[in-house]
Amino acid sequence: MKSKDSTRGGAKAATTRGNGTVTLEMVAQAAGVSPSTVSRILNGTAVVNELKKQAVDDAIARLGFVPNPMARGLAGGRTLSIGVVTQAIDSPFYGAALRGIEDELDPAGYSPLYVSGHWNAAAEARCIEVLRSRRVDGIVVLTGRLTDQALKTCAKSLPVVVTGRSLKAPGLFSLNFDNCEGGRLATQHLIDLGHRRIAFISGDPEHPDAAERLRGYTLALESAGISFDPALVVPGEYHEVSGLLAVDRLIEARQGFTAIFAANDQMAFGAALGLTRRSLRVPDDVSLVGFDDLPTSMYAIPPLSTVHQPAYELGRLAAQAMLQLLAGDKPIVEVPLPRLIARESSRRLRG
Amino acid sequence: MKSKDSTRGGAKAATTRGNGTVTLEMVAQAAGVSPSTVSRILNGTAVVNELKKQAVDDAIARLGFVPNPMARGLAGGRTLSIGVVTQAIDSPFYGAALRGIEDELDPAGYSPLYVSGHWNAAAEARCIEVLRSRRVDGIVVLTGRLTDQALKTCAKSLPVVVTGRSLKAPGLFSLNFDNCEGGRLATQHLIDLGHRRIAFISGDPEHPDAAERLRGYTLALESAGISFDPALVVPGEYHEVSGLLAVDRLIEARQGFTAIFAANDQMAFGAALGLTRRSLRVPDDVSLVGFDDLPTSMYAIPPLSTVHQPAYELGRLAAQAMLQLLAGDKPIVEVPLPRLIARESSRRLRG
DNA sequence: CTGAAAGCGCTTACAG
DNA sequence: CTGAAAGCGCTTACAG
Repeated sequence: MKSKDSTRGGAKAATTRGNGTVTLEMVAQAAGVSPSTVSRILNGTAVVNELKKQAVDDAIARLGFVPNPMARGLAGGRTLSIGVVTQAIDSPFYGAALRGIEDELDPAGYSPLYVSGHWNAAAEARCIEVLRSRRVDGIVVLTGRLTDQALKTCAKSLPVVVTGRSLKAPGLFSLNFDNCEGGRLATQHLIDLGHRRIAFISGDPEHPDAAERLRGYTLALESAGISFDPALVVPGEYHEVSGLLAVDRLIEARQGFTAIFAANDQMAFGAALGLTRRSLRVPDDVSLVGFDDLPTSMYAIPPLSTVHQPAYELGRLAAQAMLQLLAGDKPIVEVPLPRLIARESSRRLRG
Repeated sequence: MKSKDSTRGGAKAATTRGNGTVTLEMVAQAAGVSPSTVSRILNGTAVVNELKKQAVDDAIARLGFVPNPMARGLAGGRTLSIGVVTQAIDSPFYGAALRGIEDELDPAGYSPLYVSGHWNAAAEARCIEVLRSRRVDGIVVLTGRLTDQALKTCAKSLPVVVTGRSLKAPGLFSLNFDNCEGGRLATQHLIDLGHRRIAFISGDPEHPDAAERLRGYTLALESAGISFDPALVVPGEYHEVSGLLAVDRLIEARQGFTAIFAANDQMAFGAALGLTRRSLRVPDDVSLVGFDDLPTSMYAIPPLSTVHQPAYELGRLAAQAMLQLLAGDKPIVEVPLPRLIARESSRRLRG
């Protein structure tokens, strides 16, 4: 009796569901209560008699009942899943952030759904569509190139948390790392070491965080009374090869420089290789500072001086903010301040 | 008329769903057909009259209908999502594989659901549970420490694709990169360069792929008539710090060696730093070869010689195999052969 | 080829 | 505090 083995879907390949499936209804029956009661206990939606609760908990354990998230989603209007728009799931930087999100969401019963925007506004817009069609309960956007307006619009129908910019709107929470201060710190470090001709390999200035790092660079220069030389600023795209190319340009343009600040570690790695290729030693001939502090940066040769960006922590905080938004609270999270990690790629300018 | 604004779920925070939702039923009505027909067109489940199809397609476009995956899942017994058990979502190696999976699954309408096992059998078992409770249609396991038995059991109720081992079972497909051959290639490369005292920094030998790489190492040695010296094999754990420590051990044990083969690139990076710290130059004093060919390895200083492992491609293939399994077909995929990428960290032993 | 109907497994007003 | 009932938006045998 009670054969739950539906005949349909049988041909649907190895996707055997059937048999083993324990439903809430079965639990209710086993515990001698109504499905409603089981549901209420499951969700803590109402106070129920302690004895019944006991019986239900027993039945759940005994039968090994696991609620079906799809049924839950359909009936309850939520999926317990959070969309995460990331730029590249295989980026060394974002990887840590994703882990942070995962670690924070998991205990709350939510699952992340990752989609990659590939640093492309159109692709990101498509990501949002995919996530909406999957009916996620909220969306976390890690930096990216979506316009502020697009995010605000999205936030009208769904809670949104975005990192890498400062934005206020209903249903929207933004969480900004102080990239400007980070850029200032890195540059100041080099200035403190006696450098005055400091090249800057920038990220795409269209990107808020890249622009901010550049601003930090100019700020530090300014406060040290060093005049800004546009010839020392070379554009890059946050990849190793950008750093390599930038060094070539810098050297070929015969710009004298004794130090380089690269707007991220990956470009710093490329720059280090470029310098080596030109027989310039780091840090003996040129000091080098990066930004991000990737897990691998401490193992670079030489270990890279950089600005630590707490990617994992930022992921956790973003997820935390999302959970608060979902709970109807106004998120309060404190983003760690940037700090400089001086390692071996930077040294005092020799007189 | 037709107010779809359900009163329930209203207090559920910003999770506004309501209003905008276009349902299949609305499409059917707009097109003047039954919901069944719309469904059939959507799924290509049966041949329908061309005119009706036209009308339905129109209605879908006009209303901007997007099927609700949860309803679909509940009714159809599948979720169109594939669980992916990865070891660390932020690993440089697995990141590329995940992207491959994503790229392959996406056009087929499936979404990946990532969970991290952290190189821990118990955690991986939990991952499987999470995925089952989410009712994924299939599970892709990237390497990992689950026992063969556990995988086979899992495959009884769900199609499973696993990388990093060779295993045959109903509902299970395995996809193995030839780690042994890769290990042999790396070692042979060093032998060809004249090295005979070749140290090996291994991964955890409990792990099939690590064990295979070691086997490749011994094979190459053997065929070159070099006797295997256990003192030259140091255990590592696939992380940079393992490589660093291994070099320390090797040097302190006063094992003469002119080359090192590290079982993965991350350990090779650590080893390179360790050597540098001891004032040993790569490749002038010690040749170094890694395994994996991470995206960053070509930018290491010096650029790392290594065995290329097509992580992205492997991800795609695994996903492809899963799609075939889901379609009820026997997967046929061809795994690329390992190939050696000789860069600048290895050189001929000087007479 | 195509409808009407039942059902997937839950949740939630609605009445007690 | 707790049931009975309706409904979430689809899919799929079952009959035409």
